[in-house]
Amino acid sequence: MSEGKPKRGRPRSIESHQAILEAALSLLAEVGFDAMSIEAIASRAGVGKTTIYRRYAGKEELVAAAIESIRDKVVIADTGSLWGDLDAIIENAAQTTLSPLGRQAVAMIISSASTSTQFAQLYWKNYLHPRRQAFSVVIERAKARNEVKGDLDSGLVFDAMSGIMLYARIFQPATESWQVYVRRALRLLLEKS
Amino acid sequence: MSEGKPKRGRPRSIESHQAILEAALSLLAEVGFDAMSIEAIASRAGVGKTTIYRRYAGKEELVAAAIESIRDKVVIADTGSLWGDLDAIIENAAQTTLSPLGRQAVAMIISSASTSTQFAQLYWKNYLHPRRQAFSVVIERAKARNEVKGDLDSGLVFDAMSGIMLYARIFQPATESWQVYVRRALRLLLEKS
Amino acid sequence: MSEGKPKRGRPRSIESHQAILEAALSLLAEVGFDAMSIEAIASRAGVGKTTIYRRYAGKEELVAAAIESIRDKVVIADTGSLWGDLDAIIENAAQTTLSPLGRQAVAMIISSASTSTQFAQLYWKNYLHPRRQAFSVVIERAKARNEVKGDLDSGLVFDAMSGIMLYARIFQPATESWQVYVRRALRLLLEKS
Amino acid sequence: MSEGKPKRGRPRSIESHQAILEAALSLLAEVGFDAMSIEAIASRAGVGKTTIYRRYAGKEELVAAAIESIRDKVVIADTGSLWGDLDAIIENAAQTTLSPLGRQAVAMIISSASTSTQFAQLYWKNYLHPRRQAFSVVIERAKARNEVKGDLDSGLVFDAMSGIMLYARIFQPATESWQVYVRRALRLLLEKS
DNA sequence: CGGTAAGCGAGACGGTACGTCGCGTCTTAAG
DNA sequence: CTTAAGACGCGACGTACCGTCTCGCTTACCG
Repeated sequence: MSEGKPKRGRPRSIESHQAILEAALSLLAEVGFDAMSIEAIASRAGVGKTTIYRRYAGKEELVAAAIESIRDKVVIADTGSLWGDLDAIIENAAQTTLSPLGRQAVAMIISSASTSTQFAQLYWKNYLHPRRQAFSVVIERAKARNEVKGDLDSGLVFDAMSGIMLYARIFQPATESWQVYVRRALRLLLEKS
Repeated sequence: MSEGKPKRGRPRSIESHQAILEAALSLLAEVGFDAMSIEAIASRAGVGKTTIYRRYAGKEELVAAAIESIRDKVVIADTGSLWGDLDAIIENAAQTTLSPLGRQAVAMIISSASTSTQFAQLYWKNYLHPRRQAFSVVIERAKARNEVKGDLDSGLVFDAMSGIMLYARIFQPATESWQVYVRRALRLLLEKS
Repeated sequence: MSEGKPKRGRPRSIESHQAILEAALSLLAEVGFDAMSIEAIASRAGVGKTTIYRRYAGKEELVAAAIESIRDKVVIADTGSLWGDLDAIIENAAQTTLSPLGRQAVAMIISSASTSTQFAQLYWKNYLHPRRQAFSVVIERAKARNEVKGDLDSGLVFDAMSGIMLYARIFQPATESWQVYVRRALRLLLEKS
Repeated sequence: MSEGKPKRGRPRSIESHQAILEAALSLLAEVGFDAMSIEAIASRAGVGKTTIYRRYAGKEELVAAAIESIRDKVVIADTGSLWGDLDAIIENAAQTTLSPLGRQAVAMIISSASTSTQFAQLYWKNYLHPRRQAFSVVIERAKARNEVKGDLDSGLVFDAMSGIMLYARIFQPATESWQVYVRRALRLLLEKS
């Protein structure tokens, strides 16, 4: 039924497309979301504002796309033990939020998600939900190994872990490293009765 | 010992001060942080922009002060049982973040805290740390009643609880009510081995 | 010969251009130079402030351009006699400075010229010098008719006449009409020895 | 101990009075009329704005008073010959308008006089009219010496001279010095038929 | 294979808000 | 009862970006 593209006229430039995303990402890392302007992005990308507005409705949408463009796919290691898997997950999360860009991305995600339900759902759908699903595999394996209680709600554990990670990253409540702190909190959650 | 104010010139108007904070809060609740302008605040408060800028360096600072101004003092009920106390805390948190203003305030706090370490520390110091301290009393009472393990780290539990609350408020991961969901996560944390 | 404009981007709007000049002139006539604000001009012209600042660096420059835009071309009548010509010139000058706009324009020209050498030179070049040249023709004709001395310096006469006109307009030293007063002074200058 | 004065309360400070005038004059010379602010004058004079506003209704009035305060009294030399007297007058006028302060003062006088009839009358009454009267003495002496025509209107000559001086100062129409130029114009006026 | 429709960089457009400056008034405490 | 200090409500300043709108060009397809 639907054929989205009659495809007349000049097609949209792929170089422009990428230049825009790259400019957006570099500016995001350099000055942060609030301080970056569409005009600066256009200028850095060597592109007219029109070309950006033709693709994205605003800064939020553009930055969301830019972040999306560098998102790597969900990979969850299978180390053979629950805590091996968890340590890998924690370390991976630490890496993600370490770089300036990562830090800005997290801040921007949290900020926009807490401001707008729409963005929250978008991130939930694209980022958190897939990881939540993948995480359930880790828990199922642990159940099979009898490392955790058999009726453990893996979704709840994932949410709690994510919440703690978020909280620890924002407020840095402890003197120990982020990874160690998160690990300690996780132990509280998973302690086998 | 001596204070640093010789108090020369006309003192700053207390009415203006309060009018500004009230205008800021009402606009925050109505249109949200991003959409509110200093000019609108000044106009609603019946005050010149100068009078605002004399007190605050920018919107963030002003809104932080406005939120600060309505922060109620830490009160943690003593119901006689751990879960009675926890339910009171959860309900209180739910109330706080239920109103439009509360929702905006939380969003704004998270947003600014995740953007700037300085703000994060400010909120930690003024808001979270006092509650964390008060919370430890609840846990100590529970320990005395043998409702939880004797070596439980109350700070860690508070952080985990806060993180989960935050996460649940932003991403609404479950269909059940926020309160029920948070309660379920807390049970996971506090299950006596 | 060729102009230096590759003409990229959207060209500047001619309607805006004229609306700005008209708004500036009407406000100049209504409230005077000091009391008129760029914002009021922009608003009356139905134009953004930017559009004005893109064209002119400030109020002085804008008003100078506005006055320039209504400057009519130099016309000096040939009545057949020296005093016929002079009366025409005097009457013309009287008309020019009679209207509110004319009065404001003269005030503004004198004011800015006396404040800044740059403006003085601009008005000299665009307004006074051409008239000074045209005036020399009148004197030459009078010399041919033997109505004035043959070695009369027409430039000097023009300057003296202009100075007297200026002075008489500002300080209104006599009870008689401006025209009659100026005529009397001119007679002093041109009396044939 | 003696209290001869019925005056109650603190008397107005004479030092403040003078400090204000001096500050006004120095700022007038430095930055010009438009760019000087009451606040800057108050600050430089070490005086509160109130103290200025108690004395003067606005900047114009203050500056008028400041200029007035340094106005020297009318002195017209008697050299024994018409052109000796005139040269003294011309030189004196040149000196007055030579200094930065003098230049600013002239500009400010012309500017305000051409903008407002009220100011024009004030300057006419305080400055020009006395000099016009004094000048008539010079002409009368010249008449007695038969250096000029007996029916010469000294007021008209003074006005013409003043107008030419003004015009020459503003527009600098000639390459020769101001003094020489003015002298040349005067000769035109006074040439004995 | 040539017309034409869409995309392109550039940049002007009407706006909104910014943060600053100066106005002329008002309110303190000090003298 | 004046003074210096300085806050007040106000209005304009000139700047930065917003998102939209022409311009004069490509560019690649479709008839």
